[in-house]
Amino acid sequence: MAAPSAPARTALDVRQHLTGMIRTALNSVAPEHGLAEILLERPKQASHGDFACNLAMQLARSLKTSPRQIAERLVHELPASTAVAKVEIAGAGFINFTLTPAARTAVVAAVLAAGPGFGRGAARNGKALRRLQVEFVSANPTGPLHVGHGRGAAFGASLASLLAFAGNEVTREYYVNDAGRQMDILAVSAWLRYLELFDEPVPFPPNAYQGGYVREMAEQIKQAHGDRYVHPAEAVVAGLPETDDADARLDSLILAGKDLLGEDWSYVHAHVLNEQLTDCRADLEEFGVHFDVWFSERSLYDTGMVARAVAALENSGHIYLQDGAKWFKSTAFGDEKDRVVQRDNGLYTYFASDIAYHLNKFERGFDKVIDVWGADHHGYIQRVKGALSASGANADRLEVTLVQFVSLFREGHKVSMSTRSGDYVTLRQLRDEVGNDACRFFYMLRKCDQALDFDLDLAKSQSNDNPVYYVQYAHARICSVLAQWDGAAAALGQVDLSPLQRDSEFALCARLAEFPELIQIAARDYAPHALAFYLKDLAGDFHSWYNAERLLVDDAATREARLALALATRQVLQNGLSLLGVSQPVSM
RNA sequence: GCGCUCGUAGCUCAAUGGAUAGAGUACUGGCCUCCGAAGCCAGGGGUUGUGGGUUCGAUCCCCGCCGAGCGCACCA
Repeated sequence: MAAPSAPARTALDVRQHLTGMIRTALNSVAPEHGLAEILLERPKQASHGDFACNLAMQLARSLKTSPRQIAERLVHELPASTAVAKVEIAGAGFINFTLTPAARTAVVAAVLAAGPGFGRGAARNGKALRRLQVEFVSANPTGPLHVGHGRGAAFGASLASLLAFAGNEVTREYYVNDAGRQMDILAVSAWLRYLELFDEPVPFPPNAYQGGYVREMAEQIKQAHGDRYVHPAEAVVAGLPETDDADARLDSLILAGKDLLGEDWSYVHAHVLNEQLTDCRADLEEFGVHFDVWFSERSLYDTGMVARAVAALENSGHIYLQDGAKWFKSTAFGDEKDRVVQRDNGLYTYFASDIAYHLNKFERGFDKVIDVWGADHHGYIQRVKGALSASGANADRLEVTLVQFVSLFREGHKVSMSTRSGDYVTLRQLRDEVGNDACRFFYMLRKCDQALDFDLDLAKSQSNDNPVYYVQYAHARICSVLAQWDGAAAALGQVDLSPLQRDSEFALCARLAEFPELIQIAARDYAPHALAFYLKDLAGDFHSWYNAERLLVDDAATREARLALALATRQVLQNGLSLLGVSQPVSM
């Protein structure tokens, strides 16, 4: 029971307080259900109070009593509370709690006291923080990032920030596919463009990388090393087999390049890899997306981890030989067919290095490993989890979040995109067109498992209508008002909040109080989009209040209480926007 | 064919199993001699693809059907 002079309660405290009261009543009304889960939800309608409990309806069946009757008995047994102004039974048997004005507005002081830490989850009752890893983007460094990667980047970065803010220790990781055939294809693509610069034209394969950036890299190599890597076109095509199989022809070209260039092949390979990786990293940093670890696939080979991972599977009897290749029996773990881990030519498949990679992640001791993948990889989940289980690991520690595709629309038509053909809109182009803030926020405006139609013309021509400006505008407005006030903002944390009496003020306070709960729910569900929607709602509540009431009124007590509410609103806007990587302009 | 993700207002999208399914946009009509009109207020708009089932209660959970996207490589 709170004393009249009790310190301000935070939102979570109120929830605990009410839960305790209901638990007391429950033990008195139905002690045999004393451990029943007590759920408190925030009603959508203001007339339903600040919190609603559905316990009476949950118990109706086993108690063989009507929900309303149970509710009446529960309410009768509720302990008194200075935080509760009214308890009502409504609808099918909801128990609705309305808080006192003081309890409703207390959140303002709580926000101002916690500042940037308001909403942050922390270890409670000695429960340790979870160590999490979020791996995202991980695009092949074979060309500029496109708008699909952008969605994965925005989602992964926001998710990681959210999980960290919710009280976890988070490592952000990018897996660099620097060891596969795709990199060889990029290297040979650049080399063929390079040869063209020296009038040694080899017909450019349709399945090589077509983008203009490949020509740029060829030009760079020419500037740096002149004709060092030039070989006659006839020599290049000399050994090529007569075949209609485009992939076979491309592989032969790669072999020809390796033969003719010898040691120099690795220079070309390293150059294009470094070039693309540097560009990718810069692109992401400009987008506000930071990684703690850039993990090299090749390092898994260099350290022998891939071989060890496959050998371990072999020793435990999960591998068999067929047609000269080593197959992992993934069907034993729910996959639809078995998968090759080592080809008949001795080369490991991407799957093999991915097994090693995930074992490595687990060895690093994360409580949970979260992979953010494009939706086209969903068929891949079973086999990776299967391989982890077969290796004796707990596959449940791996969580895969799929991000659906982004379809671009320009002038009403879907833009066909192909990485190989180089015909696609890059993330950089998108950022230049609509801005980083709008980009980050727009990507968060739908659930990740929902396909996203991105209308470029709309994003460009109506960028002012983007919801991000709506939220940022609320922030700028508050800054403007505070700048016109001649008092000290630091003192607002202690002001008397009782002048806050309008419905619009209580609504705004309730929204602020919801923030810590939203952080926990969004983190639990891996749903950073919920944060974007919350911020829109918060900005809306503020704009409504701002238009209804004047802040800089003559009465000092009212003025300071309202400014305190505005300041608290600004704080939560800052906390939320920064998690999404969106700036908080003072003016706009 | 099999599997995965989905199907909600004209359009773009929300909704920890809860009360009359909500926002934005578009449309209609109001609000600046007053702290930022990139704002606010009001209005029309829905058989939540469809048919069953579970539940006191289903947009949500289960099954069938229809439709969309993606996947079903010794590519990554």
